Amino acid sequence: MPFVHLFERYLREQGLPVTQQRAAVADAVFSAVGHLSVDDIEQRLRDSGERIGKATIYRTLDLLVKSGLVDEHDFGEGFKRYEHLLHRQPVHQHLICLECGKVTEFRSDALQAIQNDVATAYAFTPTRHRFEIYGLCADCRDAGVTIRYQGLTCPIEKL
Amino acid sequence: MPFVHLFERYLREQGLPVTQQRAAVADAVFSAVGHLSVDDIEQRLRDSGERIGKATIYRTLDLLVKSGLVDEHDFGEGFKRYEHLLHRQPVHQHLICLECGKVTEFRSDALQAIQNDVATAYAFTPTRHRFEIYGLCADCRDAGVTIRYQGLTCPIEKL
DNA sequence: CTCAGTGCAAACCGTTTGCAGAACG
DNA sequence: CGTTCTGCAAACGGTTTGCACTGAG
Repeated sequence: MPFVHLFERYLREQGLPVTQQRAAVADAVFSAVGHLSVDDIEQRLRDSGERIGKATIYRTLDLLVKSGLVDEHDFGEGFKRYEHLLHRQPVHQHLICLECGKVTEFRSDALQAIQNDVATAYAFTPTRHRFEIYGLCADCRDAGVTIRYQGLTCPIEKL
Repeated sequence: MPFVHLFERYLREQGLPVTQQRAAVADAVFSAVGHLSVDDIEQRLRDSGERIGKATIYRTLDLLVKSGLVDEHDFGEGFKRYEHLLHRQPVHQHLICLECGKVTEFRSDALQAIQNDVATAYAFTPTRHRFEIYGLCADCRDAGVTIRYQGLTCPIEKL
């Protein structure tokens, strides 16, 4: 688990104690792939015999996010997900299936250019962006799932 | 307030009663500009002498979103914001200031093209996308605010 | 009249916090 | 040894829900 050392280095840089729990949480996140909920992380810790309180998991995740090693995501599920940034492209975006919740990553260099253009136009100093596409993944579509529009038959009309 | 009629039409199309409260909530949303929190909406209703329970506001907002007349946003503030889709371009994106919370809208036709390209590549059926740029608005930057990186000095190194 | 909507308050649920005891450095 | 962390449980805050009552059609 060499990645945990990066987090330990961060803690030392900040003058914070490196505790057993912090290392365990970091290991649980770094040794997994994908977008983990806090419950996922708690489960992984429990499976490896660690018994760590939820509060400590939350507190450690804050540190992991601050360190820049982990990204926090909110896909509108009512809770957050965490994804470590090692072993992957530094910038990527997400396809989110509204049916099964599967998250697929993709890269688009054009987005960075758009961010820069827009930021220049609005005198905005960008620190990060997010681009998410919601819809139906291939599996769900093949399974016959469809998303029907349930809104007005014609939104703009007869003001 | 002609826009409320669109919502009333939606309700009738769905066989749902058009109540005084639903019309009042719709009016409060349609007569405002920008991205309203539920508290904002409640305040607007109170200012016009309406006394409507929060539960009804939430329930009516669900209907407004389903009708397609209102968009729900989550800018990571811990609560949702609502924006009506009348009097504006149908598709737009947001610049969000991390300092003052101000939201600026912009349009980028290139995004639609990216969505289509990515969706084709992954056999994904897109229904909507969101592109948000977070950073510092011109006002906050001019006021001398800066956002300093507090993470690892060098994230990827010495595995 | 009947069925759905409303208001209130309680429940919910992910997350945060206060505090006494345990660990790091 | 002092300072910070941990675990527990209680608090928090936005949102949802149950239920008796009101109102729309």
